[in-house]
Amino acid sequence: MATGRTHRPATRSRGIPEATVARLPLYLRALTALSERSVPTVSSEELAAAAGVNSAKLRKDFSYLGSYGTRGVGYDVEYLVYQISRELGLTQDWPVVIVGIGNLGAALANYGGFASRGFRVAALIDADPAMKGKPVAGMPVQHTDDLEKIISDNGVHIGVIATPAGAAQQVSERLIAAGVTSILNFAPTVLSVPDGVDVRKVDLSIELQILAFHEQRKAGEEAAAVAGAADDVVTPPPLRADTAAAAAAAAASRKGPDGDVPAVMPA
Amino acid sequence: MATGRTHRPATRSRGIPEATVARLPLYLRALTALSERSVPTVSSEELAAAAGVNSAKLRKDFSYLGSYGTRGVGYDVEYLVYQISRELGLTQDWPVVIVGIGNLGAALANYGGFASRGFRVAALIDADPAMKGKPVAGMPVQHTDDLEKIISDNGVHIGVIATPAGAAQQVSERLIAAGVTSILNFAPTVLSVPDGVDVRKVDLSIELQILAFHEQRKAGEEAAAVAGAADDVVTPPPLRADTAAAAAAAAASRKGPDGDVPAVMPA
DNA sequence: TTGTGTGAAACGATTCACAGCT
DNA sequence: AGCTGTGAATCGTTTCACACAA
Repeated sequence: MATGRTHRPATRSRGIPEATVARLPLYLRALTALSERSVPTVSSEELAAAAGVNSAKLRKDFSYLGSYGTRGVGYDVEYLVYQISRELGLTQDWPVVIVGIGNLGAALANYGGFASRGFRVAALIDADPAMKGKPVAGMPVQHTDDLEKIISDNGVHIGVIATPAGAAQQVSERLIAAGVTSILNFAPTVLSVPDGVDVRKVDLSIELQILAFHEQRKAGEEAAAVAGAADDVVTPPPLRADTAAAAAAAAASRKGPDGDVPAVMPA
Repeated sequence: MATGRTHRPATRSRGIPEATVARLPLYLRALTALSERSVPTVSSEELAAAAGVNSAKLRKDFSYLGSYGTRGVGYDVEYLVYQISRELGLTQDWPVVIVGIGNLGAALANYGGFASRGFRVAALIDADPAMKGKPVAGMPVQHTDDLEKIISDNGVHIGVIATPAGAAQQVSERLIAAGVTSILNFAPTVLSVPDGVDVRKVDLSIELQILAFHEQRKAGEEAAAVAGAADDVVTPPPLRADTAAAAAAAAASRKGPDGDVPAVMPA
């Protein structure tokens, strides 16, 4: 080891909490907007409002990066942009490949936000031979056969999977074998990957389902006791014959969903 | 109030933790796959593996819904599918509108996972007059002028925003005014909405930036002490002239990012 | 006086570990 | 004997509130 800088404290990622890391891009975006308007400094209060968080959280987040503010004044916008960019690793350029050039893959390829800061689409890859050579977002689509070569020739470490669910696991394995260690997965599947590989998942239908849950709750607010009274004793599910007994038993002994109090008192 | 069922405990969403709600769709997907393979029952261990979580968490999650398992046996697949669907509000059909039919909007419209369970694309809306009437995913694109009418005619409560960032806030306001109370936002902006409106955000570049952070960390693992030693004393940021003094002062007094120990001991 | 930086308290989520039902 | 359901312990995150620097 050449310098006195420690190898890394063996703890969590340099001590920056994951929740904080997830918010840094948000701050960065707000700061970039301020920077473009040539605003020289911001207070935690202002910046927090722009990023949609509260100011205590923002100050705590920044405190993990170091003391970059000036008491009584606020934060220097340009300086903070730089520090956060550096912390996120955006001062270097990350080549990424997009695998699966369907509607979504094409949308991603065309998405300006990709190229803007720190990322560069190095290649578009698709399994369909008919796609080969077709230009998408000003770039010829390449065939999956060449995936390994493309990854290593371009030094790609980040891959985006936009294939159908069925292909995703296999694609991830090939990406990883070729040297990719971070994957952004748009396919609706759980990828299983070796340790040391990061996967982030973007799942449209999961997000919608979460919204539906809350939406239902809102609707139930006023309507439940009125229209839902009979509806509340639910129509029994269509049970498979060979498990009906077990399910019936389970149903008979199950508690209501309202917490500790059984809906049907057993004793 | 017609029944004895309490109005709702005034606490958190019926007592189901948000983190649990966010995982229910994951369980549902795994269960649906089992159901299609006609698997009658699963243990928490098996289902957890399929959903990519650990079994203790899964059991705790299910315990918030009620006692739906059978000790010594496991969970009845069909029954659980039904219970979770009901909990998520997927036994009813949610009409959704997609606003902004560019690359991404078109991809969303074509995405099969939408229609499959509980959601129905009621309309596609775009501001470009040239798009009007053009069929996307077998459906004519309608013009933004008719947004309010479309929302109310179809009883839409969930809206998907896939417009450019600049249009998103205004679109959200129109959606909300027309009756939408849940928004899935793909535009890279913070939406400000009134209380009672739920917003979920899907942001491609944020996800990539989080990956870049971890990727940088991995790269630094072996290379930092070697090549990064000189690189570690960073090239100073390009400071604006009128804030250079304050920033310099801040830089001089700032602590290093390694926690409590100042990188440059002041005394 | 203003607004950062941060210990300490409060909160929420996860994991442990085992009692209790089948 | 096996697996769920759940209190209790643990861990991570958020919020509070205020000392301290500019």
